[in-house]
Amino acid sequence: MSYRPDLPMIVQSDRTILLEAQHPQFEEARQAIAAFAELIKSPEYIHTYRITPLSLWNAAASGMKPEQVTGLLGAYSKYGVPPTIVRDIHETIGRYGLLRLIQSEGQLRLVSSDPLLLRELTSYKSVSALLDAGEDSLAPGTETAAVPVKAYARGLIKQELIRLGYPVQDLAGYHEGEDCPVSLRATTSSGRPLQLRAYQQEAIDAFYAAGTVMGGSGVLVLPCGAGKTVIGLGVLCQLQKATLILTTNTTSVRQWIAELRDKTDLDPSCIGEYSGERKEVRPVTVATYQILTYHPDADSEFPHMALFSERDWGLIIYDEVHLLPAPVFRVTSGIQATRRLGLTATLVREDGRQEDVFTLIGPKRYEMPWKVLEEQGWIAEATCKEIRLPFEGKWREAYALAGARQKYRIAAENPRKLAVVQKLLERHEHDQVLIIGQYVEQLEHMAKLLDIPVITGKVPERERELLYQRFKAGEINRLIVSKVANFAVDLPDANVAIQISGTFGSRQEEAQRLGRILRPKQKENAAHFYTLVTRDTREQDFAMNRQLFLIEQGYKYEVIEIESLD
DNA sequence: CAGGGGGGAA
DNA sequence: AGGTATCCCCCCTG
Repeated sequence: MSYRPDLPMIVQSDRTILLEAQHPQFEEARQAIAAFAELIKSPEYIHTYRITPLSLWNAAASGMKPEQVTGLLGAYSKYGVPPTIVRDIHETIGRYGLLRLIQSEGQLRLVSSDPLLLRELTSYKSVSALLDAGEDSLAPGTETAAVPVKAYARGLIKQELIRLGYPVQDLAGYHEGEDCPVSLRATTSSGRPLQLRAYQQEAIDAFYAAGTVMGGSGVLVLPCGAGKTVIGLGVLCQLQKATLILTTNTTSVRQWIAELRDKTDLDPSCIGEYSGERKEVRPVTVATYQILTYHPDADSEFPHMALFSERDWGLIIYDEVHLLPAPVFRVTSGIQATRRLGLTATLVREDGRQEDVFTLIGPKRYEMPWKVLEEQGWIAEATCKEIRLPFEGKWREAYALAGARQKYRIAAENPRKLAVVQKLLERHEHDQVLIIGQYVEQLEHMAKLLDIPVITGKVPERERELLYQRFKAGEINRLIVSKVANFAVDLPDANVAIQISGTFGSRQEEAQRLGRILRPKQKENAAHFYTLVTRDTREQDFAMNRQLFLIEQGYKYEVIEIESLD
């Protein structure tokens, strides 16, 4: 391979990719590798990506071939693609589909075109424990080997095999579940015509096609504001089966129910709420994750998990699937014959359980990049700025002397942030501004000094709603919010967000906070996101990690260094 | 039945 | 690794 110094990328044999961020071809190269590589570092000149097995399998699940992956790498790489990487990519993608779960003659079977591999993997005790007795000779005359799998172990065996490095393609099919005739209305109850956007229909089709050919489960990844609920409703209307919808909190439960009433022709008596307050189990039931994970004491059962078997569900929708809690994973593992749809804006989890999402919900079936949605005008154009500021002397000292545990908090609560916020508020005098932070003390302090209303978990629901309304109406145009902003679905739209502190390195929180200002704007379709960071502290390190997902999506953070604040 | 407290979870 | 705030459950009170 010849040396092409004009190209923007270097592909290395340790599965990392170095991409020049200032290169004219940066943007197209970034888009090309986004489907199968994960961003791990993004300083100003060279971004580092890593090709992971899971990202390759997700790409494979959406139909990508190894030649396409290596082709894209080769097209932008100065030194070509190292032969070991080419082999590695072929081998890893080749693993997807090598093992399949199928159902034949009433028996669940693990099959492979590689008998030796099958023998090797089933010799692990953890795997053989999940097999039914007896060697299997499934299809005489073919090269395919098969072993019978215990019916209950459909999820467990997939989890175990992916741990051993082999994803399983699940083609064992689904039971249909109870019928539930439903379709989308032509117009919403307010009389507006209901027309799915092109990408929403594509996402539904991607899932439905998966349902007929590959097995109807998987994850749809769409940015905040892309209309994930509508897509969920679309899938429901496509399948027309009793459906359990799981989501993060009761506000969101109510939101789903409102949407079901507004946009489908379901009779209200067919829609149930299963929450702390009500325990309705109807053909379409909406519940929170938290009620499912409720158990009276540490080592007792989960009484509400029975919801999974209380009706013959034909579809389970996991809203915000990246937040799915561990006990729900366990139950989900046991219901692999039920169709499952995961919805999320950021497939990343900081706890590394994305393999479980891949295995137990299903592979990624569709992804809509944020920037594409922006180009189509469905979300506002956002500019991101990271403002780095120093400590003042006393705090600098406190930081230096503090133990590792307190360092982050001291940096996050740097009182100099106040003056910066003030400046930004002056600049955005006529804008709707949200100030978002994580430490209640810091927020309340700032609220007092700037005379801005503050919403934390302590503020009663009614008061919150009142403030939201006044903000929406434009009566007030500044609001300080704590982590309530992470959950509130009814938080009003703003066009400026100032982040003064956040949860360590959470990429998904950063994305969600940006999402708060992305609803398309009436006048100028622009939004501004600022994040305030104390320079040369742990906060700066965490800020870098927080930004990775959005940078991966093509957002750029302009760094503004503030030396002193006079 | 509204509202507050305790407890667990991610 | 590191940790705070939040949410939601259920139970209790009046």
